[in-house]
Amino acid sequence: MSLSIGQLSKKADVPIDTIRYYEKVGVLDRIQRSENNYRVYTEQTLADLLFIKHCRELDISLSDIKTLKEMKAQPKQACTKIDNLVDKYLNEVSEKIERLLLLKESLIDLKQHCSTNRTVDECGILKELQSSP
Amino acid sequence: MSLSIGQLSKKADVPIDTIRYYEKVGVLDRIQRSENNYRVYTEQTLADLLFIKHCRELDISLSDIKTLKEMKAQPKQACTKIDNLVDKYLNEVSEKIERLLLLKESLIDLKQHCSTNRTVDECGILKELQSSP
DNA sequence: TAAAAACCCTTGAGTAGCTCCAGAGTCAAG
DNA sequence: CTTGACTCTGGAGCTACTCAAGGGTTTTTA
Repeated sequence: MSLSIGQLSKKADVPIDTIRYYEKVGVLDRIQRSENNYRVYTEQTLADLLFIKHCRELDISLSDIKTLKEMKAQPKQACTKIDNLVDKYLNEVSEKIERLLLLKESLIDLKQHCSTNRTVDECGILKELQSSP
Repeated sequence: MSLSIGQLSKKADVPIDTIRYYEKVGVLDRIQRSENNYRVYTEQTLADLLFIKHCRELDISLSDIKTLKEMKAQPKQACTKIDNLVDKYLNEVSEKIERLLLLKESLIDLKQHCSTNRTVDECGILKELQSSP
C-alpha cells in the first residue's frame, strides 16, 4: 500500500505543506520518489507522522521529537531519559499555566478600570498601562 | 533632558536592540538624531516605551499596541474599543489556560506509563505517543 | 597625546513552526 | 484536447525579538 502526499495528508489530518516541512527539517525521513518525482509513502510513514502529530499536540518541540526518534532507534537504552524529557515538559507547562493565571488576573484588573460611555482620554485602562504594573 | 539609547535602555530596562526594533516596526516613533547620527530621546519616549513594555508584559501584540496608540491620538473616541481589546486578550488567555491544563493532564498520564529501569523498547511513553491521543 | 574601552550606527541573518505563493510539471476525466 | 486536480521546488512571510559583522565616535585611562 503506497500513499501520495495528499492521501497521507488526509489520513493523518496534517497539511501537505507541514509534511514537506517535516521532511525538510529532518524530523520525517526522506522517502522514495516515484518516476515523476512524487513522494511515495507507506503505512510506516503514516505511523511516524501520527507519532509526530501526537507529540506536537503535547507541544513537544521538533528537535525533542528527533531526540525521541533517536532513542527509539536504540532500544537498549534506559527509559529514564524519556521520562526526564516528559518531566521537562511537565515543568514548562506548569510554569506557563502559572504565568497565564497571573496575566489573567492583571487583565481582569485592567478591565475594572474601564467603564463604558467614556471617551479615550478618560480611559482608566490606558492610564493603568501608562503607569507601572 | 535628553537620553542616549543606552540610557533609555537602562531606565526602561528594555534591551537596546529591542528599542531599535520597536522604532523599525513603527510602534515607537522615529525621533531626532544628533549630529553624529545618534538617537536622542526625551522623557516622553521613556513614557512611551514603558507603555509598550507594560503592554508586552500582558502579551498584547505589537500591532494591537499600535492600535492602542492610535486610539490615544483620538481622545474623543469611545472607550469601548479598548475594552473590547482587553476582552479579546482575556478570552485568549483563558483558552490558553484551558488548553495547557488539558496538556498537563496528558503529560501526567504519559508519565504514569513509564517505570524506570526499563529499556526503550518497553517504554510505555513511546507506545502511548505512537497510538491515538 | 595616544591608545583602549565604551558607546553608537546599519544591515542582515537566525530563531520556531509553520503557511502561502508563484511558476511549472503531471495525470485522470469528460 | 482541454480542464481541473494533483504534485513539485524555491523562496517569502509571519512574531518579536536577538545576535553578529563591520565600521564610526566619544570618553576614559595610561
